Amino acid sequence: MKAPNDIMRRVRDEARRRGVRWTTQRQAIVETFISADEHITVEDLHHRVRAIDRTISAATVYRTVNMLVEMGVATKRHFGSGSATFECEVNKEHHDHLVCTSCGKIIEFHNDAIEDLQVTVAREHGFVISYHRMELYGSCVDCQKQTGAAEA
Amino acid sequence: MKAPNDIMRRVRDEARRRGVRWTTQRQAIVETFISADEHITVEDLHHRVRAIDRTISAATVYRTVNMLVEMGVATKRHFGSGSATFECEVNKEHHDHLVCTSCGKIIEFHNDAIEDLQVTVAREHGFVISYHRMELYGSCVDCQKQTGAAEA
DNA sequence: ATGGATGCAAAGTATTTGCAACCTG
DNA sequence: CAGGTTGCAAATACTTTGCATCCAT
Repeated sequence: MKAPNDIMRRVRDEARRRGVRWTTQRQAIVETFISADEHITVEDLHHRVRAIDRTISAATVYRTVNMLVEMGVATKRHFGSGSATFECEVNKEHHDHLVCTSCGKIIEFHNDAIEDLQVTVAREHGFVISYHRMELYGSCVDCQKQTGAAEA
Repeated sequence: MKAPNDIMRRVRDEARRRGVRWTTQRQAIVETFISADEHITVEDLHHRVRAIDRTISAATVYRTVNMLVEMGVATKRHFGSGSATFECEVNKEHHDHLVCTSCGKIIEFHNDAIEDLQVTVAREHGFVISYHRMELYGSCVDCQKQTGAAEA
């Protein structure tokens, strides 16, 4: 797990390398995004960023997270319906997701046995894997209780 | 692999059980949806359904696929950005995807060992899985050859 | 200086919903 | 017949984009 400052530097350098200007807005947005080590929507990120600079627009937040995805720093995901969520890929180990289809709760997990099998299966088909995406959808403990009691 | 008629019957019966009326629109939409054994968007499905009944609206297609998801007959997915895609879960065996990031080739596969582990991992977190999504991205045999020779 | 970046608002997509007419059970 | 269902259009929700202004380099 790298320190936030290292990540900021990496992002800024990469931006510079691409001839992208480092504005105060981008500083604030990227900073906030990195600190929020969880899945975050543009709306949420925008909300938090406004604590730093009240004038930053949602459009700029959208433009910035898209830039981060473009740069490989962030990943965009659609969990179920609603807004897309963005996650910083630099300050975290690889992980997959468990998503509760009732309350939307997201749990991250990692399982080496599965990862190994993925590589094996891929190899059987002649593939060399560079990355993967795995999401398990279902009902979390809390929602199981509620459903069990409330079902008609 | 069940025959389309069996699937239709199952869906119709389930609908009836839920007190849902079986209209000619639903017949046409579900029929078309089942025949299209692939991921399909509402727009695409609507387009195909209009071949049967020109007057069916997109709103009804949306309402119907949502009903199918609700009934557990279909699955809704977001591949990247754009429209959601729906897939019939009844007329196919479950499978996951291997996607070549160079040529876009998609190979379907199934691996029981992985599926078992997924259930196990989920259980460890108190989840009961209803479905999952797993996509392995990488390079297929053909593209591996080409990359080795053509890379700049 | 210069052209990329921003804020705003308007435009675009994707999907849902209110409503009166309509049809299934 | 009753009330669920439909088409239509308007409404939402989410995201992108045109443009004049602004600012990092």
